[in-house]
Amino acid sequence: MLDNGPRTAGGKLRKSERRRQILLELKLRPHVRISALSERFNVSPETLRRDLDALAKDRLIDRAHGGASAPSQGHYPSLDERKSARVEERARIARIAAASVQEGETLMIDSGSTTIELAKALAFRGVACTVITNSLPVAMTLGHGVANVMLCPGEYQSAEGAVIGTETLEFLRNFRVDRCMIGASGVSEEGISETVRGFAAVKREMLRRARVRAVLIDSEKFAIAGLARAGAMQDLSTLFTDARPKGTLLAALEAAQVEICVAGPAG
Amino acid sequence: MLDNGPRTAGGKLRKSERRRQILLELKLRPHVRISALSERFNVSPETLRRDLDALAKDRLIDRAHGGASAPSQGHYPSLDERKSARVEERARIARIAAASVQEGETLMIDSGSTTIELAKALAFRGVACTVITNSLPVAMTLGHGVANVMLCPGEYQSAEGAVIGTETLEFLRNFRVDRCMIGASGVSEEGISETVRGFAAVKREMLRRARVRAVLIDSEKFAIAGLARAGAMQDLSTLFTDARPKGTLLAALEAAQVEICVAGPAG
DNA sequence: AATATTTTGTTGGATTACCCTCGTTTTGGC
DNA sequence: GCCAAAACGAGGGTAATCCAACAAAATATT
Repeated sequence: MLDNGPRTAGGKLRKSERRRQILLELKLRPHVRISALSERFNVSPETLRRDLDALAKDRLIDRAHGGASAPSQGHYPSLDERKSARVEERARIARIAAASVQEGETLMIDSGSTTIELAKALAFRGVACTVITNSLPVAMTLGHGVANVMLCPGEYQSAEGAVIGTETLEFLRNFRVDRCMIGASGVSEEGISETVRGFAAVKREMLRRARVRAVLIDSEKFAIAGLARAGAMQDLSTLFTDARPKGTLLAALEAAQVEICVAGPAG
Repeated sequence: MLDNGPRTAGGKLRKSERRRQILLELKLRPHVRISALSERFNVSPETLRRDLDALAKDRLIDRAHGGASAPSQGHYPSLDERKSARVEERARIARIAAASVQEGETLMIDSGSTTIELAKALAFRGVACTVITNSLPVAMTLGHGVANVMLCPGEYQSAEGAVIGTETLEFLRNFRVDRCMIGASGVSEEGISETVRGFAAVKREMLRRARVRAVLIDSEKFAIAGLARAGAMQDLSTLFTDARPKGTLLAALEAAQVEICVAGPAG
């Protein structure tokens, strides 16, 4: 056996040392299993079970059946929440939007469930880009990967997990980016809209600071005009969605020469 | 047939789509369980087992008992070793520090595991105060409660879940607060220190902008001088810890007239 | 439309992990 | 050395997972 730490009279490692090594191991590998650890430390599976349970109680590891893995940094929506509403559609929209991003580009991404999906898709693709965002989940998702993330200042809104306010707007004015990717709570022939004024202001500013101005929106939100306008049709260059718009909305989009990208069911 | 999408006639996802989603999920979480996936996709565990085995064969995932985890290659930075134990101690320190905060005060709180505990304690007490922080977990913890939270801008550091950089420092200079609460990776007779320079700079700036300047530090870190100095003894007004300092450290603290608050074991 | 192929579900038995309790060993203090 | 507390291991019953072979269903092909 290797000499890798202090041991008891019986030649075994003591509890604290064992647990320290478990944490160390999880830095290198994403997962350890009880059976393997038990063999390595030469202690009974029951002891390891107690170790893992203790560490899991302190949130230092994520317990799994037969082992444990490193804790997820930053909490993502649980599996149950996903069933709720149109997650599949949003993920598809996010995927085609992410596909349009080039290596090395600078982007602004705002807050919302659709843009979080976009962040996941970008992280999945591993695109090395620089992102300015006011959304904490977006920052945390992209921050684990190769992207460079700059977070905006502002008043924290717990409902959205994002910051807004004058500090946010002022901060955004210091930058100019290749493209912005924003969500919205509605799109009609008058443009895109948002229910909360503070968020609308952030979207407006992001649209001003970007060369390519893209909106990601669920087809369920077609022909909906919310309280605050976040941008006119003329302010947009691309619309990512999951179904082809019709009627007056389509006419308005074409009149403003907005590129329409529809996510096919296949992704 | 028109619809060659990811869903079958029965409304279930296809194999490729399911496997794609499993990979995506593992980008965000370190581990997935067969039982959970089976429920989510509404397919039998055997099907998921086949999926995971196939993905493991291609080295895209690491198989484990009852589930799978992300392959060790692209695994992201470490969890903090300081977290190894002493959760209780940090919680106690955080509790007495939180007790010193008055209703209506303005504070600056920096990043680190101890200050996250402080945020939890403040949220638990329900103190209505205004907080400026560069830590995302601190913002999210306090944001759910009655506190008013202002987040700093800056480059996101996924290892700490916080932002740093020139934008952060510049932003802090616009404010002046009643008190700051900061952590540190060491305290010696020369003052408090930090291992990462970027975080030390944030702490220094917070100390400059506050009337009452408090440090929360575990007694395990006494007499440790890290790489970068975050503040001299003279910059501090209060030290919250879990054991009474001794020797030259105590002498230096008394010479600088730093108030020493020790958290009793009872909490 | 009929057939071939792929994908998925099912069944049953072996394996592994879980959880609880209890006795033993080790540790740390006096 | 002695005692109390903590840590550890052993046993047994239960639950979850695994594996392999086969049956059913969905999909693709001709």
